[in-house]
Amino acid sequence: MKKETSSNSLNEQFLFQSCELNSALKVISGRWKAQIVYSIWSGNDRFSLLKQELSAISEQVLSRQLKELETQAILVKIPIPETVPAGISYRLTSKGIELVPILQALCNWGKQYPEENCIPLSACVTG
Amino acid sequence: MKKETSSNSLNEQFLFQSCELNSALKVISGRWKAQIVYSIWSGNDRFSLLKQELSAISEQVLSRQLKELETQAILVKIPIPETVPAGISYRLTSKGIELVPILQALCNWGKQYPEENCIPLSACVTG
DNA sequence: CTGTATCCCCAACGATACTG
DNA sequence: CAGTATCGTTGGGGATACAG
Repeated sequence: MKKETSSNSLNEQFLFQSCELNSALKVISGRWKAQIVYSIWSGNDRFSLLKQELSAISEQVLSRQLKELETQAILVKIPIPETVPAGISYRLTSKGIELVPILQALCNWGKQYPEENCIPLSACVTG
Repeated sequence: MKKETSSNSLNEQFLFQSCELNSALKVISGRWKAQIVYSIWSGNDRFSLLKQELSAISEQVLSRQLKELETQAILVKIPIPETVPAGISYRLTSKGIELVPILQALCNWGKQYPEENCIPLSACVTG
């Protein structure tokens, strides 16, 4: 539950209203969102595939992030008919797809300035 | 022999990219960092100017963010000699400057999917 | 298989007062 | 002008158990 009157919350609203940059940033900030977008884009369109790829993520968090990304119109859930139990396929919207090149640009930027603690994703989780 | 098109190979590629993505994302995540980089780039090279532009930020937080960005080699502090009291000019490094086009891309992406009440900051005006 | 419900932790955010 | 010290608040991330 959020306190809408806290200065923290007010600041958040101010920033969101101030600049498109912030609304964009809000989409890809957080520990997992950008990776989820990237992962879906690269073919992991199922909950279990995402969980496998982002091996350190908990189901709770993955579910939460997916819901947020859906709300932000980055992805859509597509029920897979006649599967038991029910299956859901995740697909990026055009808005989500257009985000990918920017993430790639960020990747390339990161590659130009490598950090020492740069290790594969599964171990990339900081406690 | 590797199949470059196998999902395995794609995954491998993805994992490597994700890693770089994370280090990059770490730099611009946070509520203020991207905005600060942008603001310095657009000419607000003094503490007081930044504080003025990001009117809702507290000195404590601004100072903290600037220090982090300095540690991440995004900017450098340049003392202004023979000023009383002492003045500090902030300047982006090449690493920081190369980040700007990506932030602009994010900005433009945000503009394509406008939200209500989204007012650009002066620093966020892209040519 | 794809989620929710609960509860907890802590790092980031913030207000205020103070300093060279 | 450009910070630091101190301390309170917040909410995202997480562990675990449970559910349709």
